[in-house]
Amino acid sequence: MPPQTRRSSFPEVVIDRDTESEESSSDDEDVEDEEEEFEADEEATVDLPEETMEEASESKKKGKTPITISLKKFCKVCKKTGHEAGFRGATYIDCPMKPCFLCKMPGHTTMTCPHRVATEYGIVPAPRKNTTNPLEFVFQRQLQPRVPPIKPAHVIPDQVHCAVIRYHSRRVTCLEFHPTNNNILLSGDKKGQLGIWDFGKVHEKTVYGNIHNCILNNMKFNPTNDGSIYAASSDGTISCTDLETGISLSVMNLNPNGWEGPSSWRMLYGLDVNSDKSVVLVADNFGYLYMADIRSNNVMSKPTLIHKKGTKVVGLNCNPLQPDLLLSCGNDHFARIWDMRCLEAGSSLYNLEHKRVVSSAYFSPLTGSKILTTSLDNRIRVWDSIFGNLDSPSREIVHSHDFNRYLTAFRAEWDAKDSSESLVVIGRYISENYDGAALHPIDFINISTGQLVAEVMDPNITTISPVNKLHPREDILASGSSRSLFIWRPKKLDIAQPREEKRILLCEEVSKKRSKKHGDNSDDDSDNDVFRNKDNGLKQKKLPSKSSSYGSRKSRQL
DNA sequence: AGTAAATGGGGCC
DNA sequence: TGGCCCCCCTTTAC
Repeated sequence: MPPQTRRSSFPEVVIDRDTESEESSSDDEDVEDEEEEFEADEEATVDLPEETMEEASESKKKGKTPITISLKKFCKVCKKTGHEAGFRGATYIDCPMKPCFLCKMPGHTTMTCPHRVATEYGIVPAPRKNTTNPLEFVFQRQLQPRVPPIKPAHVIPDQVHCAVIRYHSRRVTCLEFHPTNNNILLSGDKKGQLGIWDFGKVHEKTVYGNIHNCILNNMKFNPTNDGSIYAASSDGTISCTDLETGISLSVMNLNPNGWEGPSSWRMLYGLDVNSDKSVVLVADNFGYLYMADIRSNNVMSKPTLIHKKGTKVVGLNCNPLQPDLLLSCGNDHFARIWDMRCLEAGSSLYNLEHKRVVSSAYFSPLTGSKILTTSLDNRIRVWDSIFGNLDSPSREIVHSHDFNRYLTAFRAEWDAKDSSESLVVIGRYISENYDGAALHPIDFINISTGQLVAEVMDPNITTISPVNKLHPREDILASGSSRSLFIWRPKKLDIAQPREEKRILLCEEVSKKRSKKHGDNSDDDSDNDVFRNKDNGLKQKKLPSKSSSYGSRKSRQL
């Protein structure tokens, strides 16, 4: 089964040409000699077997000195022959020449990576490095495991309850549940649009398209008025939008003079609201923090450099219990803890070092005493106590979320309903073969042990789900995958479903396209596109978009 | 169905 | 520091 077995089947090709020195233009020295002949020009004469004929058909003319090459297939990753990386069916075969794609260590591939078999592999379950007190040691070691968790077991929302397919016109970038209305989900996208979806009445959805004109990076409800929401965008503005009217107030604009080139265009990424201090905090792509007063919506003070100058600050988070504590993270590979009473460049209380970009950093939602970060080095890190030793994380959990491009960054998020502050949700980048389909699950991880508690997926969702949010009060997961939104609920609870045909909505644009294609003139036949759900689980019926992406993935295999 | 493009981070000079 | 090139499991439109 290893790729090497394919070696024998590579077609042999003979190419004629006058001299080899003439155009072997020195650039690729690491390429093996055989592959170089791929560049064979029209001078060459070739004897080709079967399927490679077209490549050389035009070159069968002038008789020149024949050289023999083999048109070996080569690995698209390392460009060497003898193996091939890529999908084989629904399973991805790694390039053996590279370090493990998952844990980044050399010597094995993702397929045999111990972290793939068990997420808790190599995780220290109860680090003792923070204390030298023997009493505490005894407590932690012997008594604490016997203290029953207040919440008996994690309830996992593992079944798609309803969805809006292709709701946004660009990929979803952030999600937020309404603080008081349990059925309202807000979503932001790459175009800057703000979606408001009442998933209780599935079909009730709105998209406000004129608030921002590029990527909506983060949003947070106004603590003094849950009918309005603050959002930070790469257009350099913070908006405060009334959800009823869609009327938006621009609280801050960092590019008042418009576009003056990329070196001056400021983009806003991290955003949080500190209700105790009544401020909205935002951070930009040059390392600066800004604040605005919620009551007056006026910009306060001057910006503070909180990360390496010129680097993006992608996340801000206020401590839920200690209003003076602020956590930031960004592209300078650090998460930093700040005291808001003395905010100035270089005055951070702690700097939590990472190997790569830190996509998110959050205080635990109830006690605020733990910190959870997601970094592009494929590790989730946990600091068990902000009052303890912050020199190194308590645990590093290997998890696949280092993405190439074109996706919203993955962020591990807490379950605010879990009183033990140990359950976390995060989407997975690499796929797993589930019944012959390559699916990207959403992982629930116990960060106390590193254990994978659950991986949820649906055969209809073939795209990656980087954006996930757990409901603050109910056992509901909202996920954003590409342009679509999904609401997940626990299978066991057997909650009354919305009317079947209303469960999965398809956006107009797509249903129109389909009607045209099928020569269908009825406009509101979107029920035809609804995934029918008999008994449990969605059926395998696929949307055109889905099946095409699925097909293209398949076609990529060799 | 096959392909190009969008576009972010990292490393190197 | 800035420009350039590379890059491993994408998604979408044409």
